[in-house]
Amino acid sequence: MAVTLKEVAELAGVSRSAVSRTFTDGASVSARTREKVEKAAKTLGYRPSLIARSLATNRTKLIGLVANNFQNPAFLDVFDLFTSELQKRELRPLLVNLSGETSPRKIVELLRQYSVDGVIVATSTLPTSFATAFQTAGIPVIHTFGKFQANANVHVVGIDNEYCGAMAAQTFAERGYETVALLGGPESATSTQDRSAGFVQTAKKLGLDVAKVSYAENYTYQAGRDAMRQVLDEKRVEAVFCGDDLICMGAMDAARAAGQSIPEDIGFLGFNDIGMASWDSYSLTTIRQPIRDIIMSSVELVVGMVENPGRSPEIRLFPCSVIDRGSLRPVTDS
Amino acid sequence: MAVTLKEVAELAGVSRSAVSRTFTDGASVSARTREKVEKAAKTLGYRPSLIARSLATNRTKLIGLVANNFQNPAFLDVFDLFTSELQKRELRPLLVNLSGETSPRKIVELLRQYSVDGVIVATSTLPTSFATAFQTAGIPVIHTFGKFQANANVHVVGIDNEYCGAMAAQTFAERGYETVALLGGPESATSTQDRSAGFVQTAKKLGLDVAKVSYAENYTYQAGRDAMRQVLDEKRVEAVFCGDDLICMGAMDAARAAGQSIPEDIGFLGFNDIGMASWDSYSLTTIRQPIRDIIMSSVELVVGMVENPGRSPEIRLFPCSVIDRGSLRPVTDS
DNA sequence: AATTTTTTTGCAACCGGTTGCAAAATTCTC
DNA sequence: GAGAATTTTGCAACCGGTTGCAAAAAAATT
Repeated sequence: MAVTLKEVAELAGVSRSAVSRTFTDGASVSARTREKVEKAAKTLGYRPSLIARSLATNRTKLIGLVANNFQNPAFLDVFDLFTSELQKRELRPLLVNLSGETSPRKIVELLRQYSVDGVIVATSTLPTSFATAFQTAGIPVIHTFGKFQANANVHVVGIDNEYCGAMAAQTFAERGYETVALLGGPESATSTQDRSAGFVQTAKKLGLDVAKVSYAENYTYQAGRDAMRQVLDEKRVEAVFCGDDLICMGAMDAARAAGQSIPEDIGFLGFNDIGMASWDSYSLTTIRQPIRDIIMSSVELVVGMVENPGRSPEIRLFPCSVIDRGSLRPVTDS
Repeated sequence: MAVTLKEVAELAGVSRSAVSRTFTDGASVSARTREKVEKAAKTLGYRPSLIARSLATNRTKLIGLVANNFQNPAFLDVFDLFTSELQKRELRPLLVNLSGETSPRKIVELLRQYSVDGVIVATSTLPTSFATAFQTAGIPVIHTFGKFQANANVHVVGIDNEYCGAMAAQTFAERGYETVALLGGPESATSTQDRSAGFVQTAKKLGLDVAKVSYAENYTYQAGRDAMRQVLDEKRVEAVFCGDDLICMGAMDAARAAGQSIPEDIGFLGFNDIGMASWDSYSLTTIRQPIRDIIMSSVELVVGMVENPGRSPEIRLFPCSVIDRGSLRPVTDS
């Protein structure tokens, strides 16, 4: 079925190497040969087989994307950006769905078998060791949305979660809230831990009372709604910082269902700024995570690693910002 | 870096074929040899290279997923199901993001170069010719969410959009609505066209007045919100059938912003039943498209085609159902 | 125990490309 | 126009597996 190098070579009356060279950039072929080959290739409808090329060059142009959050709309952006960024560079995304919770070893094996050129582990819920496993196997890896550590041995692209937690506390303080609560994402996620730490610490420093700390079981509306019940038990809470917009929306609806109005009775601060945050029904004030920058940077970095494996681990953090909408009361002029 | 067949063979003291055979199921190896090989493989940490295998067998175990709707949450389910279904079968998803609107020829070439074993074109907005292009190139293809035609020459898995349109009209009639509107998805999408046709036709048959037909520019909240303005101009409209839940939510918010309450002043019927449809703020009555069934069936079918290419084109349609929530008034006892 | 049947094994060719190397062809110098 | 320098070309080995075929080994039959 498929046309091969050999057939083109025969038709063009040149050697196989000549054909190979016309299709490899940076190789030396005379204009005359190139022309002959291109003509032959065209009449035959030849396309080099990337599989064969991969075998010979030991490069597949495949980049793995490991994700475990296929419920959260924030990941639509991730998929969209990731795939289109790769396509621009003539690379292909190989998706791995971690939801079935497979072991790191297995996943590494899997991607190693496909000889992906590099991997982006896009999750904030896994320990760094997961990404490191690829490193150990000699596969260039970026831990996107990952936890950064000063003694990093793996590239991390994301945000400073602890600082973002602090931002949240600051935001509450500026608006004159005094008794607040934290409704985080899954407690095991490193991002949750860091944000909580930053939030609680700074809240204390600013003299806020963190009356309740509670965690949603996962990044869903329902989990947020459920977890909010506990927060509502603590009557004094004036504002809630949620670990994710989706969770936050669930929490808001729980509050409303309990007869509270937003932001008059209770305020909400979300995280991520997903598209829905700006919808009328929520009009959510939230901390925006620059997903676009993060993904573009991750792709750029993984490509860089493939080309230059010796590169030393880098941490790239992007600033988050508060997007002011209607779920918190306005800043008080103090 | 990577351990090869040859090294394992040497350590185990057998031929390369023997090693190959122990890792190919259905091949004949004695228990004794298998054992020796497995031991050697283990100590060396050997994994067969799928690239090399692909070259030899002409099978890559890669399945392409071509999509062009990376904004709609409905596609999160698609990605999730697609990837996990493939993983179960030891196949890998290769994602192609069509949003950059590339030509069919280019996409076909792209996937042909990677020698994907099969392709699932998951979009309702493209003409059938797109999927057919793969067929012509000899690549097994399924057009998921596609338009089915009696004289099909390509496999289609999805729903009967025309019938769904009719269901919508029926649903309105049952609830005693008399003057209704259609707020479809992009006009160029085949699914929109079919649903509109079914809706308008059946509405007429049932004696409903379709006072307004309008289309959103794309499958987004904002587009729905914008398009709803035109519908609101037509004061008499009692209920709106939307081509997509996301569009519908935008439309609902536009109606509310105009001071109408749902379902008292105006009713809404969505399409898809995405997770958000059940959220308190919308509580959307909608026509549920069984995405899970559709994707599982598509994967099954594409796998079947790979194994048995001669298979003749099949159309698989799944029933949709009305999920009754709070955005339409109740069924009238007539 | 000899013969026949069945199973296992290794050889060698092949999948479709790339690439180092030396020979051939071209271009440049004087 | 001869010789040196440079560019282009083809050969052949290689990437890491699979597989048809015939020989060898094991099992079954008598």
